[in-house]
Amino acid sequence: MLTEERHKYILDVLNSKGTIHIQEIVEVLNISESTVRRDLSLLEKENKLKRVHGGAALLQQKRTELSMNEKLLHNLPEKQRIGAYAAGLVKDGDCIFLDAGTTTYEMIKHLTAKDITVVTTGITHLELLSDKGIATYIIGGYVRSITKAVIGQTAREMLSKFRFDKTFLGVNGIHIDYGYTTPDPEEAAIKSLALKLGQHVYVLADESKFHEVTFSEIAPLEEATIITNINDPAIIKEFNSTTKIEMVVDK
Amino acid sequence: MLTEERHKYILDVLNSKGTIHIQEIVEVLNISESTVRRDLSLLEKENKLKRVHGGAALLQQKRTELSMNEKLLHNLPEKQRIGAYAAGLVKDGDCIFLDAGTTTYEMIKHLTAKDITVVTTGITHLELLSDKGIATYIIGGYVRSITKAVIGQTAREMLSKFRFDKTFLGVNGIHIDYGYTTPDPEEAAIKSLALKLGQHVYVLADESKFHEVTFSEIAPLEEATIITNINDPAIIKEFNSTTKIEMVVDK
DNA sequence: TCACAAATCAATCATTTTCTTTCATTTTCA
DNA sequence: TGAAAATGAAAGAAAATGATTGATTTGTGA
Repeated sequence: MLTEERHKYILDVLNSKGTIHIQEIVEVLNISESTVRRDLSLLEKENKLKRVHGGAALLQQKRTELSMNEKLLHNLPEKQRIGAYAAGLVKDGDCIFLDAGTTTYEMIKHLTAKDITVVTTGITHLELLSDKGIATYIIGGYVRSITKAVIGQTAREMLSKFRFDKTFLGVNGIHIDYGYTTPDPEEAAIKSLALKLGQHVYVLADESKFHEVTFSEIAPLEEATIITNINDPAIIKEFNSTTKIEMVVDK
Repeated sequence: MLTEERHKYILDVLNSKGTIHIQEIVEVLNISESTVRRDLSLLEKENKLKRVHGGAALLQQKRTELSMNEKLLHNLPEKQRIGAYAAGLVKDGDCIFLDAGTTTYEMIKHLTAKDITVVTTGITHLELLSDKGIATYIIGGYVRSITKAVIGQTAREMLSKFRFDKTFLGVNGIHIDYGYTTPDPEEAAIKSLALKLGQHVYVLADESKFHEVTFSEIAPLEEATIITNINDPAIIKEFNSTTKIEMVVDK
């Protein structure tokens, strides 16, 4: 049993259940408690999990989401740059999907294409969109209070009736193995659906999202183009091998 | 059973039900009362909940702030007074429809009933509603930029799947012969539909709306109860012959 | 309003479980 | 083969747990 395999098992269980017991690992992998403890210590040092008495848990950050307002303050200049770049991808007459979230919100301010139609699940986007005179459709459904996103079965049904020239998504995690992820399963389902309905799909992500994995999978990496401000050649190379990645030029 | 798992259970139940009993936790998780108490103390210290005698509750500042609807009624401007009065009609557990518009918006601030569900077409209402922790559904469809109301065929279809204990509408005209009217036919259609789906229907109207007629008919007078601050005996008598009219008392 | 019973609570302590550290053994790989 | 790394076992330390105590709060009925 390779160390890598053990680590993968531990992280897999964590990502699907949120917590893991030492005893469980000992029994399933048939290794000693000492080894498990060493593994957990190591993974903790790499910031992959948090050790707790009796086992381990996902990092707090990945389980609990920040509220919309808290998020907005985070990496704001980067988000604005990414938003502006993404807005430039929208052409006259396009019909686009705009995900809920702060980065896509920044996009709206920079939208200049004419005669575009925007479909969104982000209730914070609506006033700004319609004030700008953009033809706006809101997907109906339950309003999730933390993220101010519309979710639920009704929402998926309504969304599935649209087709988009371009889909713009926000995500919480981008990982070479686990793809795009977000904490809430319902939101992941919506994002995943919007992704399938878009001819071109873009994921907007500042650097804090890379190498992160959160609870719910949206799609594998290759199904979208990443738009980011990151300019670490190593990371770009790493992800470019699997998917397309467009950089916002840092001036 | 990991501490994290217990905490997750407690917070999950809290988020879905609002309160939790210690005994319930003891039985479900099969752990001692001591441990439960320790967990609750810890979570309270982390600001995740508030301990109450016998268990714990979600912490919500809103609970204490309001509840003084009555007092506020005196010195509020018209719309707020009407909104506050209407909010008082909403009882625990109600499922209500809230029309788009400024008067219905005022209602939200004064909503204090517990466990209510709100369905709305007013996109300006959404953030406030969900910030207050109210279960909120947005009707999907086209966002009309002037009134920030959701309209269209999709909206009517989605709306028609709901039933409401109470429907609260705003209108532009109230006339003894022409009934309730509003300028936009699409909005009229939505209002008319919401009216049919409500067990009790209330129209919120300040005095400027009386004797006015606008382009599109919503419904005849008798299909709703008017809530107004007007106190002209002549007008009250005139409309009372056809429908019910409730006055916000001016003290 | 009052008193009383029942329920809930905080504090304490013995017990159990888990953790860290250390060291001997096994495995890996040059 | 031999050094380095990984593993497992064990002992004492630390943490978590559950039971018990007496104090406090709550609800009930006079």
